[in-house]
Amino acid sequence: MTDRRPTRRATAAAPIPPTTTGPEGDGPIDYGLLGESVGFLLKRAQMAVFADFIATFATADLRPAQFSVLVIVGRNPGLKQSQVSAALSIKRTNFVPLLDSLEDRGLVKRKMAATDRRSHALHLTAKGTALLKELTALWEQHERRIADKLGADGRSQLLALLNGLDGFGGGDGLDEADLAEMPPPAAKPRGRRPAKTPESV
Amino acid sequence: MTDRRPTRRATAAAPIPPTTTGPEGDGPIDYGLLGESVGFLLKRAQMAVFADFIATFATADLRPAQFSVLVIVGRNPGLKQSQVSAALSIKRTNFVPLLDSLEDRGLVKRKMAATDRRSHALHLTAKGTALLKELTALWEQHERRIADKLGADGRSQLLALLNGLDGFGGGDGLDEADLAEMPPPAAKPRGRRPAKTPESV
DNA sequence: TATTGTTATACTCTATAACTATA
DNA sequence: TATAGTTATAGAGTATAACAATA
Repeated sequence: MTDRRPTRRATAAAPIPPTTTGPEGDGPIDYGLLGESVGFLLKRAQMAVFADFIATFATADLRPAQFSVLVIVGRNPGLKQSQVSAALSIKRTNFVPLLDSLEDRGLVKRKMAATDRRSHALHLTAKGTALLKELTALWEQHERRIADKLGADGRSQLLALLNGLDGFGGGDGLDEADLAEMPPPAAKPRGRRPAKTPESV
Repeated sequence: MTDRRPTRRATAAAPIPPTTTGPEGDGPIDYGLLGESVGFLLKRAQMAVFADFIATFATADLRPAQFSVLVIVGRNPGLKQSQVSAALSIKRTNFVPLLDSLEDRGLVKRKMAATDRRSHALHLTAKGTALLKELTALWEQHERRIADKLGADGRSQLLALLNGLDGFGGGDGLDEADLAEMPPPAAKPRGRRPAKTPESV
């Protein structure tokens, strides 16, 4: 390949920077359009941030997905498994062992729902509530490191932009038809569904 | 195996007051601090964007990682496998079958490096070059949809912020010590390394 | 018949160890 | 000894199908 450079830019702006091109023999690597690929950079950023998260939460031996469950259940006690899994875009089938790990550690409890004997209402245990409070401190350290890297304003902008991408790419990997009650974290209208849509965390 | 709890209902309609912040609007489920967790939102956004990417590239039957390899090799012909895999934060061991898939399709060629008979110099074939040009059009469609969602300015801001996170969380999952020549797509200083650091795409 | 939780299973992605052939 | 590519394998993460109990 040589020089590909789209002349017309979609929906205005976004001038393609010099792409840091190197003399094509040695020197730095030219990332070409990857340098302005949202997906590519999102993946890298997500990996980097998760690495810091995992390192931060290593003392608690907790993965991001487990933390997410604790947060949702902590703030919405009594939700059914299917509601929590849908909220996190985790298939209910994959949610079972995830929840098991938390219940085995005595952090979450499955309780019989009085109205529907098929479902399990989820609650934090006292231990889970206590741990979640400590975890929140770890979470703040983690987010602070991000703010140190991006600046407080940069982090806020990033959060807003990421929320703006909610619903992009088609739904949230819900199982069958639980779309009903699952609004985005910050509220945004929904879009189309060009793809199959996988899970999230 | 559980006791009773007659209270809670499904359709949790009780939004607990927010803690740290509150772009809090309203809605059945309260996401609490997940709504301002960079990692959580990055993961969701990455999943959504990849879903659109995969749908867009379905006609070409190409995964994001495969596309990335084509772009890097296309703009940096002659690089060794280890250089390309390092540039993409893919372990050289996992890079082998990935490259195989591209070579089997006649898009990339492993060539003997004259100076070092251990290494393979990578080049696009004529077919690979032609395909990459078509793929670039697909890529533009994909990115345009993102710009439609975020606004052209929003997308540009996002790209800048994501580049600003480069190097966060500790390096880029390089194998041993190939750190040498692998600058970030848009240039930024490097940081510490609090964690192990996984692959990217 | 539809839904909730579950099991079993498979496929992708990522990670580690060890081998070979060169250097 | 060290490096480049490779193989084998293990572990997460994510996907679908099917079942029992309940609605």
